Amino acid sequence: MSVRVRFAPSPTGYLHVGATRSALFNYLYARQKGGKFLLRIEDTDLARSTDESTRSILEGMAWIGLAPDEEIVFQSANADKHRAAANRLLAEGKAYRDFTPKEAPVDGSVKSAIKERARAQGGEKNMRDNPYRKLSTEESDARAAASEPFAIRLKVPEMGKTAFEDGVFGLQQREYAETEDLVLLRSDGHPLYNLAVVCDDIEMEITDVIRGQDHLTNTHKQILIYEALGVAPPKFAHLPLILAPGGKKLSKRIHGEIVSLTTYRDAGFVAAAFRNFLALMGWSASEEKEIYSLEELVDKFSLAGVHRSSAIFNYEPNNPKRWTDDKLIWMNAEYIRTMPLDELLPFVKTELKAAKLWREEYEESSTNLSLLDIRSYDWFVRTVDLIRQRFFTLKDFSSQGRAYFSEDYDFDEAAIAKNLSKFPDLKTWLPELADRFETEFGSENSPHEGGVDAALGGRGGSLTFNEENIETVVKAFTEEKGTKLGVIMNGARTLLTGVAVGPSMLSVFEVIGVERTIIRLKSQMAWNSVN
RNA sequence: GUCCGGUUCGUCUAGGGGUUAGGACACCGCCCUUUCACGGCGGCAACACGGGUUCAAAUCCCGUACCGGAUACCA
Repeated sequence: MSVRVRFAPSPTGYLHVGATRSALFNYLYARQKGGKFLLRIEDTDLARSTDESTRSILEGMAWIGLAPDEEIVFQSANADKHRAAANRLLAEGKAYRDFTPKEAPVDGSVKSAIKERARAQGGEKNMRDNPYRKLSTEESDARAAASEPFAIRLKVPEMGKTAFEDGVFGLQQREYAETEDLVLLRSDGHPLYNLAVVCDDIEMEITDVIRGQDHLTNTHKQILIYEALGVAPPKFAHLPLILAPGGKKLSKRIHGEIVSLTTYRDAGFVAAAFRNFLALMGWSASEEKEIYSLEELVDKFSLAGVHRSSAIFNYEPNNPKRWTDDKLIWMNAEYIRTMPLDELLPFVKTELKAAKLWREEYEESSTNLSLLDIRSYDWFVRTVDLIRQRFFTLKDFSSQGRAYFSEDYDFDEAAIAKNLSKFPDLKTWLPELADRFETEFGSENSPHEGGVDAALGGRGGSLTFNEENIETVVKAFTEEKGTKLGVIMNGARTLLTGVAVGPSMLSVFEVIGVERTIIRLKSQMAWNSVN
């Protein structure tokens, strides 16, 4: 039988990074085995499920590149089948009606209330002491006929145990005595999670269930349902949890936005990088390698390589530099600077568009092919390739890299302090350097019309504005002033780009172009904030 | 409480009877350099604890501690 796995999130919020990893591992497993990866939305909790969550999950899946191979299944659509299954088990005597009145909802945390109750009962609780378990069929039928409300519970056998070989955790066994007679159908007729999951997994012909470790005990309950239904259970594998720095399960409620996949998309992460990082959370190919393409992951993935211990997703909520896991940030930067340029370009385009920095001239179909023309596709490609070397996220293209694409950019305080304030002479030197550029390079290299040409007054020399010539001119200028090259270069860097970090200044000059260079060197704007 | 699981540098991890316990991120230093968060070289830093088995234990066994998960008419 060919492998069929599923990812089954409940749409009660955005897509969780831990859930995303489960999806990824399912996907990798399916791909490797030549099987199918399915998606089922577990929307049976009407009170909490929202269409918006479903959309967000689908969006996240699409972004991270995990498309299901078949139609999406909505669990709520199968409620009738779930009810039928429960009634069948009831008819077969494998389940019973529980007429115990439904408990009033607890106020405060449900979780802690459950825990408290369990603790109070201790290990003393007899899971088989429900009086309705032994109610005669006649009386049960009669009370049901009299419209007395009841839940349907599974009649868990008295003696024995459930056992299964977990793909990650090995042999798992649990005495029946540890498992309660779980409710299959609520008294309002609503089917409950474990029943719904089993019915749907059977219907979808799931062969392997790969999910979080928090489902380990559910698995024992589900196996009991499979047995009652007379269906062979699938294989199971449970994944270690992803924890927050405190050591607690990474949760939406406690940890907030940091656990949402969309946070990373919106923060300028490359999907491939995020996927790569996630794959290494709780799994290892046992080799000294960090960067894996999707193909490599599919090739090397194995449940044997999945850990039993949980991993901590490391971050510092109040530290802007470490707002998320260090390694994730590094990996994203690594992808940005090493991925094939043609794969990166569309992402940069999207980012620049969002920041209103995109120009139609950057389109590949643009006819102007001059590298020196700041309004050409070739210039755009070259610039992206140049500046990506020091960027960490796609956002950097529109923030740190803003000066390459716009005349409207800010000057970083630290850059001004470090590169301008300390050298007051630059206030006159840099405009002088601009004049020198004007004399040496003129407007020969400005192939397009525009306001900036006016700044050149139609005069100027004929040297090409390239790295070699720029270096010659700047060096000569530096010697005349009796200063260091670094002083001039860093001063110019600050005026030209607004920041202290960037590629080689010679490249920067060239990419910014002679016209913009001259204007920016003469501008007094940055100097206004120097005391 | 009970059941299940875990514990190797700060974090992600390799190793699974004999290793100078390896790599990555982060951090620090040096080099390169006009800047730098690129790159190169180097450094700091770990087998939870106690018993046992063994010539030899991070590795196998037992116990302890600590951590996590589960324990619903939620999913």
